[in-house]
Order: sequence, then structure tokens, then C-alpha cells
Amino acid sequence: MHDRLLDAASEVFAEEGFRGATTRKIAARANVNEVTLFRHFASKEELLAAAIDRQVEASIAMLARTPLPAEPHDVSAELGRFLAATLFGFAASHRAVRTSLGEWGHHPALDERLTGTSRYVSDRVERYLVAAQDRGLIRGDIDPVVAAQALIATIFAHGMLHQMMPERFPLDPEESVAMYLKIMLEGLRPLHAGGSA
Amino acid sequence: MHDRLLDAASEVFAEEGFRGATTRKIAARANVNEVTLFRHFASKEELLAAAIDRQVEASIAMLARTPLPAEPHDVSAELGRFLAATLFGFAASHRAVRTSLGEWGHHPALDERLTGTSRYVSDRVERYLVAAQDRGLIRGDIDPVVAAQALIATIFAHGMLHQMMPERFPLDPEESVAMYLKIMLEGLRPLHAGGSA
DNA sequence: GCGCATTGCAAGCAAGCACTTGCGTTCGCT
DNA sequence: AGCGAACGCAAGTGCTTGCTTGCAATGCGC
Repeated sequence: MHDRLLDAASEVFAEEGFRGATTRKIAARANVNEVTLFRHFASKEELLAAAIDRQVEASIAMLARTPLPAEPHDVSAELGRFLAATLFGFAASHRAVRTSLGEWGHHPALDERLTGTSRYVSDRVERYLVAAQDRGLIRGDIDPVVAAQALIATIFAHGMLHQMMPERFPLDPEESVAMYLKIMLEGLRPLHAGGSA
Repeated sequence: MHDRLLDAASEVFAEEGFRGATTRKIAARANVNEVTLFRHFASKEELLAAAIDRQVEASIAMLARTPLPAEPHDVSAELGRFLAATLFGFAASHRAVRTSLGEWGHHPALDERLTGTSRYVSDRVERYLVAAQDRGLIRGDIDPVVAAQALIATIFAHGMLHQMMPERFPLDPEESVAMYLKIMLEGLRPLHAGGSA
């Protein structure tokens, strides 16, 4: 019951946002009486906070199954796998991601939770790129933090825009990541190694 | 009065979304009686549609003051100027952009309007990159549509994430665009021209 | 079989919502 | 001066919201 309410709350929140996720809708989706909802959670806000926590933990656990190695070897392959998994996750929950962006800033108690997955991803990519730069696998004259930003921002935005404007962002996750990496890794390649891929 | 209501509606909608933008709040922000609002617009939905139209037209007019040339010459400088202007616009209205993303899909009458600026930008960049590819200014083995996606997605996401996680996305518009272009243009450079910048 | 915890159900509450009605006031125009 | 358009104000309608109350039904352990 507890879990069913959390799942229902996540779904309705993703679809309708905080204001739209009424306690009646959540209870109905969980096949539970609205009163029962308030017997499990003191308030709507508390319920949604718990529901978002659950979702973030689940998505991070999912991403943790395709980790970035601590010591980079094949940057293209390793980043490709990780970013494809990330994009896959974003695309699967694009509605929740977009809602979170819209909702961010309105409910301070929820803000930090809402950015949890993004922080996890950017953290890993940053660390990986720093390590890759230490090993001379990518060029040394750019800030790895900025490079991580560019990569994540691209993946991130593509995951949403692909759903919103499919005629303009038509590629599926694997193709997209391959193409983006084709561009970006060429741009990140050590400068002394000239020429093509 | 009409215009004051439209401005107020844009502001409140950007801050609070469709549900949060109550007619009372909009009227109060415009220093107008709520009844007057309904004498100018038949419904809340009609008001917000008109308000969003206005905002989109204004932002496109702003972007049109820094156009991309029909015939590319200096890709880095020309794209840099255009994307900096785009990022500046996104950053200035980041709250509206995020709200639009969250709201998108809920009100079919608003959806097309909400993506107006994005469509304009991706349209221009796509055409520019196609022209640049025709002239051999960027490599020929990548889809210019995909390259445009990567550029816009990066600008787009940075404009939002810079506000939400300033400690992770700290650079201001000019710096950001310069860094992103440094990476991406290196990746887009014609393959026969090896070496560094 | 008894007690206790968990749920459902019907009803309701105060507040907020979009939107309406009626009436009086203030204008600029002729 | 007279007229009509545009506005403010007070009040109210019917609906939805988060949340509560009271009571009856179900189930599980002892």
C-alpha cells in the first residue's frame, strides 16, 4: 500500500506537476481511498518528497549498472556506453524530467531531490574526463568540467526534445549518442594527434 | 490595459505555470480588477495564449537582430555571435523556458506556441550549417541537422542548468559559448585540415 | 473468539478556483 | 451637456482543492 502510493504519486507528479498531482488522483491511481493516503503520509508534500526520493534512487541504481571506469582506456566506447544509458534513462522518464524542470524552484523541500540524478551524472562524467585528461586521452587545453557540461547538456536536451519535436530530433538513443560523440570526441581529441577518425 | 494584462500574464505564467497563473494573480500584477481581465479575454486560456505569442514574437525579434549570414564565411565568429545571443535570451527567460518545458503537452492550444523560439533557432542553425558544409567549412561526413541539435541542445541546457546549479555550470554566456564552440568546432572542422586551432 | 491494526466509505470543511452579474464611476468625444 | 465605452467594486456561482471526522468492515495474531 505504502509503495503503491509512492508509485502512483511519482506517476501523477511526472504527468501533472505538483499542483496537478491532486491527492484524489494519486489515491485513485493507487486504487486506494484518499483517506488512506493521509493515514500513510502527513501531507501531500511529504508524500511527493518520498516518491521523488524513490524515483531518483531507482534511476541512479539503474545508471550504476553501466558505470564509467575509474581508469579510462577507450574514451569513445566507455563514454558511449555511459551516455547511451543516461540518454535512455532520460528518454524513458522525459515527462518526469520536464516536469521537474518546470517545478524546480517552487518547493524548496523538493528542489534538491529533483536534481539528484543530474548531479550524479555530471559528477561521474566530470571525474572521468579529468582522469582521461590526466592520461592524455583528451586534449589538455580545455576545462574538463566544461566538456562534461557540453556532453551532458546535449544528452539531456536531446532526451527531451526528441519527444517534443521528433521531426527535428529524430534519432534514437544509440544513434544520437554515436553522432554526438563523433563530433565531440573529435573536438576533445589531443591536439598533437591530427587528422580524421 | 490590454498590453499590461499580457505582460502580467507572461510573467505570472513563467513563474507559476498554467495552473499557478490564476486570474487573480495576473489581474493583481497588472494593477487591474479581475473583472476587467475577463472583459478583455474570454478565458484564462485565451489570455495566456495571447501572452505567450507576444513573448515568442518578442524573443524572435530580439534574435533577429543578430542574424546568421546566408553565406557563411567565418564559422566560429558567426556562430559564436548567434549562439551567444541565443544563450543570452534563454538565460534571461530561463524561468519561462523551464515552465514551458514542464507545461508542454498539457494544453494542446499552447504547445506549438511554446516551442516557437526553439523552432526558430534550430531552423537558422540548421540552414547555416548546411550552407557551411556546402562551402567545405565544416566536415562533410556528419549530418548538419545532428550538429545543429548538438549545438542548440548544449546552449539550451546550459542556459537552464547555469541557473539551477551555478556551482556546476558557472560560466556566463560569452565564456560558455566560447568554450562550447572551441570543442564543437574542432569536432566539426573539415577532416583534411588536421592539427590544432 | 478477541483485540488490534489497517482499510473503505460517506460526508463535510474552509479555501481557492474560473467566471458572472449588477451597478455605479470616470473618462473622452461630440 | 449628453452619451457610450472602459473601468472598479461587491457579491456570488458552482466546482475543486487538501485535509478531517465518524463509523463500519476486514483481516491477522493470540
